[in-house]
Amino acid sequence: MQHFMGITKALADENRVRILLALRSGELCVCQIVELVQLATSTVSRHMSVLKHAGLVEARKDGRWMYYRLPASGAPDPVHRAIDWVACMLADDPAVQHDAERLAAICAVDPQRLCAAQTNGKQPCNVKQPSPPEASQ
Amino acid sequence: MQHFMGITKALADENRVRILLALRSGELCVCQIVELVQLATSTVSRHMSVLKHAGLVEARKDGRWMYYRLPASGAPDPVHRAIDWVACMLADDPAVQHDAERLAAICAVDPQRLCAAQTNGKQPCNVKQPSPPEASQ
DNA sequence: CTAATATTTCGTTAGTTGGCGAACGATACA
DNA sequence: TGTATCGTTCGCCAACTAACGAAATATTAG
Repeated sequence: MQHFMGITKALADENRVRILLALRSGELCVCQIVELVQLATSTVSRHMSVLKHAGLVEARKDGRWMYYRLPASGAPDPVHRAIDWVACMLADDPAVQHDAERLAAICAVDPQRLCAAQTNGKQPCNVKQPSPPEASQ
Repeated sequence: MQHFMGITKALADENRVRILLALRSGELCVCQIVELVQLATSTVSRHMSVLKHAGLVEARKDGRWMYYRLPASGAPDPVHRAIDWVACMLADDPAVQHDAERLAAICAVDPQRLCAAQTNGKQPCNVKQPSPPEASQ
């Protein structure tokens, strides 16, 4: 039950759900996730910690970069069922689709330039900012 | 997305999950739910309000009694998928099984006596109190 | 109509959560 | 060895949440 509640609590935040779904297309480093959800790096780091604790994501460190991904197929079944459930529930959600489009643009940019843009000034790189508040029903 | 977050937030509380699963065996009135989760009536009422808002339960009023039940098969599919997911995830959970046993005892008592016992003194009726903190790992 | 009863709503309180920036830790590069 | 860079941890604050008891609401019983 404790494990299950960890999963539901992790899923009870919209930004964490968006991040989880974004990871379906492959692993992402923190600066890419920051770019997607437009939150402070420290906030994203905390969100990733919650997701990791719930077993909903795995982490891999490569040099200075930390990459997060959905758990491999060897992970416990409840976790996979949870992720499948979320993906299924939000399959047609406009906000999620919008994120997917933005994510494609983000992944097209060199992560190093992304991070630099985030720490230095604002957005000197060519990733479009989030559109007007998408009506997500 | 808003609807989905309503569901996940509703599921992010252990007592609400317990109540939801208890309703699988049929509709319950508030005093029976109070007996199961051992919370104040007002607290249970608020929990039911959250579950109802998320569409996870339906309500039926009969005289002074309010009965809650899982949504009928005509309800939106996401809701049914959510309930099925929870039930599946916690199928073997010892705490849930323990609740099921206690629920059987509760349903064997006239609800009127339950309510009376709750408002008047403590427990002059023959429903056993919850056992020692069950390890639910 | 009045009293009793089942539930909801309100007001308060303690604890949790999400957000940020600053400080810190770890790693690569000069 | 020192410095820049990517990420995490810490400290703080505002907002939210679960819990309770008291008061309000609705309905039945006398």
